[in-house]
Amino acid sequence: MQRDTRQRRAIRRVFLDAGRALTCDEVLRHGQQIVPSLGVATVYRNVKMLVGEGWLSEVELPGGGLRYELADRPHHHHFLCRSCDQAFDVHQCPPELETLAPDGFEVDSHELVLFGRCATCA
Amino acid sequence: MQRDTRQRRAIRRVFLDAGRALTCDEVLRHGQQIVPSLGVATVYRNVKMLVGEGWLSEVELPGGGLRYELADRPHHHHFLCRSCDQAFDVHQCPPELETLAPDGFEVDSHELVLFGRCATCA
DNA sequence: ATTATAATGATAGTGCATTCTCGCTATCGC
DNA sequence: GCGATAGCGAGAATGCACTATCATTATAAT
Repeated sequence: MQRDTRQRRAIRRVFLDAGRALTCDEVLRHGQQIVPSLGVATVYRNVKMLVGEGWLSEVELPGGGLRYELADRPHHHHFLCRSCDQAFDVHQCPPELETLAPDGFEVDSHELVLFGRCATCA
Repeated sequence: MQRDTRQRRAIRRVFLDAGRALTCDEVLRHGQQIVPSLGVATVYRNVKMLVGEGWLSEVELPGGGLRYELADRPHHHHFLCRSCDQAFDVHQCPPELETLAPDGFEVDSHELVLFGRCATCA
């Protein structure tokens, strides 16, 4: 059966505290503040497992590298800071985006990404 | 000085005919219809050169892999087909997107991507 | 046509994110 | 506490997009 390890608790804690989408590398660095010995393999293994359980969901933003966020958050978009490369949530969503597609195209979802400098970097 | 080779002409032709953003791999496959011996290295070399000249511009969409498109096109967004993985242009753009960012965040550009099935795949 | 050389393309190499291996460790049911 | 084993983590291995190498070929100035 599944065990409740220190490293798995640390990884969950990192997501709960961050409140934004994280790369595996960010999870690793933040997780090592809690469990210093935490290794990459463990992060990848657990993140994948948490996605499988539906606790996390994958986010693909431009710029390569998957990010992960808590799956229970309501629909939102992202702001990507060009300076620190962190992703932040944007809670509004422009209406009627589906109508922008050309005729005959079926839209099933969308992703809006704002680029710029976050409050800390600006 | 720069020479006007068959392969460079073919690559330019591919972009002019496609009318949408292309990956290097798509450029390779379409270019080989014109110059069968065309190789990967030549595609990457020339695409990079055309970006440098300002004839092409880079587009980063979710899903990894840079795409390239003619640089002289007016502001637009993209539709990414989940079935054939091709990118198509979307010419409208929702207004006032900058105002969606949290306070203190400076937005300098944005990218909107619609996902679904294109007219051919639907 | 000759010639200097820019460009090509097959292939080897690089860089990087992610995954696998496997001996060791920590968790938990008993 | 004990024992079975899920899980860990260092490092090797993989996959893939992209780049460098270099002998050969094509272009264009003369």
